[in-house]
Amino acid sequence: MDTLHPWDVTPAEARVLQEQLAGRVVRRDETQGVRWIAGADVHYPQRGQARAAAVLFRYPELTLEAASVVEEEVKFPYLPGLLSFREAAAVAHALEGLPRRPELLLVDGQGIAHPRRFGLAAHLGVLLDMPAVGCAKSRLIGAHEEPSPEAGAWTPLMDGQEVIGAVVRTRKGVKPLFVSVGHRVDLEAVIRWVLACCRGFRLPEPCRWAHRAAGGADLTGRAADVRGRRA
DNA sequence: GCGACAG
DNA sequence: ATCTTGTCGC
Repeated sequence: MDTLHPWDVTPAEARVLQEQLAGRVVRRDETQGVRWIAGADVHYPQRGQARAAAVLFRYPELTLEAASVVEEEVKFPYLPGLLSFREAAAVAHALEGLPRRPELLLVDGQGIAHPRRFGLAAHLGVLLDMPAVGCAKSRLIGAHEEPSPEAGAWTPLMDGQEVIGAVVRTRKGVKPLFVSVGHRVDLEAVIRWVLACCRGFRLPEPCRWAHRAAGGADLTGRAADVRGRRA
């Protein structure tokens, strides 16, 4: 994973890498029979420091199995369109701390709904060769109609005539999520997975818990495997 | 030049 | 993302 490309790059070099790597994104669904889903998110305790969290869920039970958190220094600044060069490495490291390799990854950020079709979820998917879904709380690029208020409603996210994602209402009356293909999934599956992982909250469970863990919450004791060992 | 802009 | 309490609405 550390050999896909260098990380110590300039913004201009990063954009070139995105244009090249975007060609490796697989937009076909390869998520049949998935039973292990991971969620990932990054928090910044202070400037220059990132805390990345990865959580592992069993599907379809949607029970928390394990969590992994890493803290490391970050040098690359936040620049719209270049988020992955700031967060991807830390997320990958957090994922390495899980007891088993996930079969699907839900990422807090865009997949191909990106200027060069290579957002954070696409980058992580290609980097780890893992099916990935982009699950962002707001829009980076694209035009769209407002989906109807009921849970499950969605409208396509368009960049000109190209469909780059979907705007999905995961819960009645709340602000919709901007989802898109990360890697080895198609848009239909992306929408299905996101909705299937929601349990009454706006964010899918893996994203919600990854967010909590990255924020510093201690998930020890909430994980199913830990409870099982104690029993 | 001006406005937009994942986290 | 972060700085930050109470408050309005279902």
